[in-house]
Amino acid sequence: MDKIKALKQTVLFGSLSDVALSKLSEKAIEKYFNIGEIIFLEGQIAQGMYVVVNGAIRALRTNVDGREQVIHIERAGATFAEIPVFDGGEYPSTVVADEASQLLFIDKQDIYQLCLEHPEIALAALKVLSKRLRYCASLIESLSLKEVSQRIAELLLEEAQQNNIVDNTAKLKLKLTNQQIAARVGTVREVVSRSFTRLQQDGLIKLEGREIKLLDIQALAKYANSNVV
Amino acid sequence: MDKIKALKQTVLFGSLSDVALSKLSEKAIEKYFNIGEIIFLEGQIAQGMYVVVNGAIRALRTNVDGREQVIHIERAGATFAEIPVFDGGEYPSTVVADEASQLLFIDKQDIYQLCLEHPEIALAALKVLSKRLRYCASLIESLSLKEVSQRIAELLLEEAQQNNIVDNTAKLKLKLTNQQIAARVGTVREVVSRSFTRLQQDGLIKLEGREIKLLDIQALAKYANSNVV
DNA sequence: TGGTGGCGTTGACTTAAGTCACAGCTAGCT
DNA sequence: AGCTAGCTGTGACTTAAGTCAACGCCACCA
Repeated sequence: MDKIKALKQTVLFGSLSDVALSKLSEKAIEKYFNIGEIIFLEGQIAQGMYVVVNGAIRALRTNVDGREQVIHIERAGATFAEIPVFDGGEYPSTVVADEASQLLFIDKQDIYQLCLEHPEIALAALKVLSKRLRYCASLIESLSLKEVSQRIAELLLEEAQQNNIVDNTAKLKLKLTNQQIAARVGTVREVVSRSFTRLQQDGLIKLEGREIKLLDIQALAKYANSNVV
Repeated sequence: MDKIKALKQTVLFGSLSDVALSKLSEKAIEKYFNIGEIIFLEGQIAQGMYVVVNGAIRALRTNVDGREQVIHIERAGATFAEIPVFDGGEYPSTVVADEASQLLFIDKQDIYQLCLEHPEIALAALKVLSKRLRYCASLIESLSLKEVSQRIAELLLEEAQQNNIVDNTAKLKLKLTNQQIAARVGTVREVVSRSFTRLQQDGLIKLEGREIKLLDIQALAKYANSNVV
């Protein structure tokens, strides 16, 4: 693993000089997790933060009967568990490897020190947390004010942005199971399945197994934001 | 208004020297809002951030039929609208005066500059955003995984912490209307009313108009976290 | 004094969401 | 080939949440 390269690709450390990067990389510990492995649990004492070198993780909360709500997902080039670095508290959410993942672990003392020496790191961290707060605020809005099929419409539009949108239309291959979608939009498997067929009945999408065509992106976006009758 | 004193009481600027504080206070613009007045709207171009000198504000999202979800509330000594300062984007939520309020407005350039000159400001900002993220993550969990009466139990426990808890029991006078509670826990007026009577039936609280006795804090906390039958 | 608006509560009803059970499909493995 | 595990989809049902309407209460004020 090329630690320096991995660190350089993050928003958090991208601005560091090569010297500072190689110093930091010596303090970064490589860790490997298989899919589904728990990286840490909500409420555990936090030693430091992580960089996703490869793969993906999801931060989540669960209730007593095991239902899960995903808070955010991070992929290669992202960081997570920054919060305890800055407020000294425990890990705020449980984090699980969403795919087999290579991570770097960095002690919180080292990061804090780095922020003092390089103020631009602190500013980059503020940017990262700001983005995450925007995402969380939108999630709150969706959970509270929108129906499940609207939230699924939002998710489809998000997925489509990463793929290619052609002429108000998109075709995407879902890598997510209905279970995973449910955990992200705050519902259960069966309701996801029914929401898909409903979106199809409304002429907004076309289902072909796990291939989904978004027939009218404009209309889908409107549907996601208006009050459903 | 004593601007310097107001700035000194915030987490964000509390660590600044008197000299730096007085310099900053000259750049801070006093603003006054009546209860219910809109301070800014979600999506507006952001010029800067605010300090709550007096009163209280609420940040919220609304849907098309006017239903409202409160994201966070800030009182005297707190700051809001920090996000656009650090990521350069628009205001993430609409903010309304929850009471008649005195605010200080500070241009985002000035804050950014200050962060470069005084790294401890950036670290304080990271602390503030971290706390808000923890709060938002909990709100997401509650909205997705808990029932309304559980969320109301949580709110009562929050309120009680600020007041006095005596011997596993607390007595509090609600300043919030059911409408306001609904906007915070993600439901509507009527459901709040019914949830209260349900909590009373379950022997967890005692209603006396707007005075509420929490009869068994332990049990109430357990109720808020377990799966309701 | 009478009117008005905001608030809380409650009943009757609708509906979105969730639960439970089952069947069919596919991929992977022995 | 046959088995299993995990996935999707769907019918039948329950229930939490939301909607609509009505009523009583209170504070405020003209």
